[in-house]
Amino acid sequence: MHDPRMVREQADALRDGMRRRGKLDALGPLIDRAEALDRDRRTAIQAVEERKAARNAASQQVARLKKAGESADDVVASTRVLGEEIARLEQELGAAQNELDAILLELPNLPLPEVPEGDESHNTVVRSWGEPRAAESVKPHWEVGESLRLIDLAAGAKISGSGFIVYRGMGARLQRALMNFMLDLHTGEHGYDERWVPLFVNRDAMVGTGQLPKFEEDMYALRDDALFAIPTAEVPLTNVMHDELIDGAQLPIALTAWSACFRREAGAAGKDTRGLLRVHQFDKVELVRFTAPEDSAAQLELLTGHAERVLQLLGLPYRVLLLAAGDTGFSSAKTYDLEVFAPGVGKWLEVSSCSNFGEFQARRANIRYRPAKGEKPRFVHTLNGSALAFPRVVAAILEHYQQPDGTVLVPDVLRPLLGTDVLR
RNA sequence: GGACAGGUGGCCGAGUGGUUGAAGGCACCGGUCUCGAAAACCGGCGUACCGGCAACGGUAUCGUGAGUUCGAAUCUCACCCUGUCCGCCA
Repeated sequence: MHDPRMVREQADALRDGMRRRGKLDALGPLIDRAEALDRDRRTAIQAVEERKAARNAASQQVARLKKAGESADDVVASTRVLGEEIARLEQELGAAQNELDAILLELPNLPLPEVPEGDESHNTVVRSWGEPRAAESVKPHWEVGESLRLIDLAAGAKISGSGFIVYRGMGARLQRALMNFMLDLHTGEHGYDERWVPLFVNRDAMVGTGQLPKFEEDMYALRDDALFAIPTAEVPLTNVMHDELIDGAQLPIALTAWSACFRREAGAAGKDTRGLLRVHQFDKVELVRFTAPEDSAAQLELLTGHAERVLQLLGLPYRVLLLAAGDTGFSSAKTYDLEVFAPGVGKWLEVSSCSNFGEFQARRANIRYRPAKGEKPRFVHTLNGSALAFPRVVAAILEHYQQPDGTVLVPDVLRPLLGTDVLR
């Protein structure tokens, strides 16, 4: 969410941000409406508060009169009228305020200046690591995965539906291995504090990180409780600080957690859906950082490096993309995607998305810090990144490390955890 | 799920209808004292919004939301959360 004052003082900056995202046509009218609502709202506030001040004064007069043993009937009668006016004006004010709040929750974050304008065709590769393997004669991961009995797509479809995976044998153990490898790396070498979080969260948490209200149809919701299945551990991990006032000396705060992630992928049917490429439930290790505003730019580079380190240790070739404004997520001000090369499907697969949210989430979730004793609280900046999402990493391993005989070499760092050098 | 007891400022904690934004304490900031520090003493110290160049004024805020009332931290209702006991259960 933006500072509500932006509507009044920097509406053009808002419009420019929407334009750079390619959303001005859709969102420009909302900004116009917000400007009008802000004016209405302030007029109503003044009218209401004027009457409330009068009522408060009258009430005190009643108190004095009664204490003195005199009649207060005249004052009481006149104040009753004020009360009715206040009720009416407050209703008007509430309506304007609610509509304005709803608009503010629907406006995406402003991209940082260095973010390229335009849609995803303007994403830029900022660096790459490793040599992509030639695609010829490498089988796609779903073929190897099935033939080595690592994944069972049919079983997943039978018990839940397409897009739900059953891992079996070493495939199942690989999930545990990835979880331990990534969490140990981030807690042991990168200084993250580990959490184990709820997989279902309330509406407040989902609004806090920006999934709601705009993307409700993408979320799984429970029928009988006001809870949503998390699409990423970003939600619980960021919201552990919801409504907190952090001592500035504690920043930056770095948290990590494994979680299952649930995505309805409504409207994505048929697009990259084979095998492990796009599924409704998957596992992921997430990194979240809370920082002072002046540090967030550097912290994004640091966090992205932590995610890259996972791929480097796994020996998987990847590239880093700076997303263009139009491809940058709703809450994010700047995002790097990490894409790993999967020679079997011949594609770069997104395995991580590392973002700086500025104060956008902190404002929604009310996460503040006190820079120093005696100073006023400010909103923190939040950042997060996957490090990493499992299914596409598995896909890349099954393809990149595939041998001519159909077996798959295990990356060195996973061998102790899997208890084998080769998947056969 | 049931029965009780609670949710007050950064923290602890008083306060059951009328100058209560809210006693007191801790923490914090400034000062006196001191060579310096501690202690002691004096003073200050929430947040948000509206108006104002500012000084400042106003409004709101005692879990959340409704309600009663001229007036609510205080009364009523609903909901959320916490604690204790009981029940159930992996």
